[in-house]
Amino acid sequence: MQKRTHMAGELSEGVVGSKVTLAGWVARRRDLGGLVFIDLRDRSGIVQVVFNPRIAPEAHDRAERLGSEDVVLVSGTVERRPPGTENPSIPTGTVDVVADAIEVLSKSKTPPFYITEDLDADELLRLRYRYLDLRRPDMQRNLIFRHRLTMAVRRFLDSRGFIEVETPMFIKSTPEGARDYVVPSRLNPGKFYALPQSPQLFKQLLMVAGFDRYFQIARCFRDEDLRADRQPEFTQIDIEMSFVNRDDVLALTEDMMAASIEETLGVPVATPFPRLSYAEAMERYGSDKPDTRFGMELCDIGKAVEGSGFRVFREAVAGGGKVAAIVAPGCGGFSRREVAELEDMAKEFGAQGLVSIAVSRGEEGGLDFRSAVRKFLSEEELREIVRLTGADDGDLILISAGPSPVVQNVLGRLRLHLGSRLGLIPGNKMAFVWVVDFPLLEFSEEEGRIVAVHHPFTAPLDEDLYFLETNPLAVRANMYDLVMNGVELGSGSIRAHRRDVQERIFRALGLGPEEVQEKFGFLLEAFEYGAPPHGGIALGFDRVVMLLAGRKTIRDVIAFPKTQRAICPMTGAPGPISREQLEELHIEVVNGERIDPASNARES
RNA sequence: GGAGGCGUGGUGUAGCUGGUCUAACAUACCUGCCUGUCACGCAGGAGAUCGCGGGUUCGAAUCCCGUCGCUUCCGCCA
Repeated sequence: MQKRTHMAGELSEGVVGSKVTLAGWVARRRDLGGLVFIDLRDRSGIVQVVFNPRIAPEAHDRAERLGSEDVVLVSGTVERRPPGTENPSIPTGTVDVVADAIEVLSKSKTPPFYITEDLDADELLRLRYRYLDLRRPDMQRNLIFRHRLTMAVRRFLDSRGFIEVETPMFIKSTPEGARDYVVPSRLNPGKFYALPQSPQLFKQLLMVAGFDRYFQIARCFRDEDLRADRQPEFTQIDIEMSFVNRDDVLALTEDMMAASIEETLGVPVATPFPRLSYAEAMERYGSDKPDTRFGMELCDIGKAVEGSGFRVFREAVAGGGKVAAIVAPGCGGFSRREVAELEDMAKEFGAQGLVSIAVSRGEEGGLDFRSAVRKFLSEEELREIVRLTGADDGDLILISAGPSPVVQNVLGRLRLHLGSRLGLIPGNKMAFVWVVDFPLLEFSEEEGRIVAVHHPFTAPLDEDLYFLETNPLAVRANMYDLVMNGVELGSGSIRAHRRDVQERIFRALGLGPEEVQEKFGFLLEAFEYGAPPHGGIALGFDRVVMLLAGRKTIRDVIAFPKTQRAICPMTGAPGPISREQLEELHIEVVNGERIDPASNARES
């Protein structure tokens, strides 16, 4: 067998006259009876091969019997195409390879879907035959781009003195955070490892160990429900640094993003990134991961309606809640049904209702208002609302009233919905923003207690330390999220490395000394042996790649992802294991049935 | 756990206010013809009991109920 000499996509007029040998897949065959053309595809691209019975009868004869996706080795001469037969739509369109020999290395069955750029096949089918899906040029581009970005990040961090260290995959389960994936221990009956949700504690220990600057392209696991941007296993760029403050971490991250994007996409990225406080993000965008590519910001109109005749508004303000609005530009003509859809959406997000006011300008420039609650609102109020929101002729004002978090959430989501529906979001823009000063603690309704917003090792802001004992929910954390285009790319914090501060946080969380010792004893012990001040960040690498590659789901930038039910249609994972395996692992499966805690009886 | 969308030859869709639907179109596939095509073209052919189960009806791809799968979102994701 001859050896490959060139890649298909590399051929150009520069090598006209050369003898070449190519290897690849038959992307397409065009049999004109006499002449046979095939488009030969390899990783680099496509080139047309011509089989002429007068030049190479045997090769032509074989070419007539080729099928889609057969793997072939072709030898021939690169020739300039006859004038008028060039194909400007492919990069190699000015040349042909005139074949003198072809060898079929491997036949292919007819593939279940087309191996083409713009495939619109069922995702289940794509995953079932992922190796064919990944043969498609756009998927190859995605994974190659991911590789380039990985390399750029590694190069950058290396140049800044970071050391890549691998941390264990089999770790101890801690009750905080997401649900753990769990691995049974054969050598320790009844005990389980957990797969890491992130290398958090280990990277902090590496700081104690004196590595100073650590990073890892780390696989992480979380057993939670899936989304377009969430897979059960995913990859983080995990970073930790010693002797730094918040600004150091933010600047490093900005430099890393800018350098790797400039290197891979050739697009300049302006730094520093804008910063918003958590409070401001919620006020202006109704989200802690604001999409800052477009306006339509929330507007507090509490002042305008605190004395309103409309009870819902008046009571919201009086009750310490909020009345706020967004303006949907040009939507004043929305039908009753369209408005009702927005109301339904608002209710889905927790609102009691949604007030809409259509604004129009009369002949003499006077403003007219159309609203279901028109009669409850005074002319003065309406004018003030218009003044505050900046609404004008043809606009639709949407108002939500109630507890602040609900109002912000509802309007924030409506903003996103309308922004996308009205085409207000520029698709080619990269809008980075830092969200900082998150609350350190929050009250969990579900658990009925105070929990850490980020994790229990996040340092409070120095100026808020005092509140830990007096008003713990008011304490702001020295923490930061990086957001791009409304997607949370990552978050991090400066850690609490001082034992006394750490103990005060645990107290605020309601954790007793024994519990702390049991859960995090090893870390606290480490901190007693000279822990440097440190902090870091972790970026969701799949999401970064997704956004930069312009895809809508991280599945498109992961070689072998899972479906929404967390299964792999290609391999069939997860699957059952044998009786023997189970016994070795000291595990009993109860028919896949849930054990009813109310009774000792088991389904047989 | 909840809400929405989708499920029809290999693939992508149409049909879905019940009755020439004996299921249509495109493409892929098979056969034949064709020496400059490039989504090659032309002619012919094979291929689907309409995700599955039940119900309503004289009659169901079409209506109803259930169920399964994919997907988007809510909850969840320190």
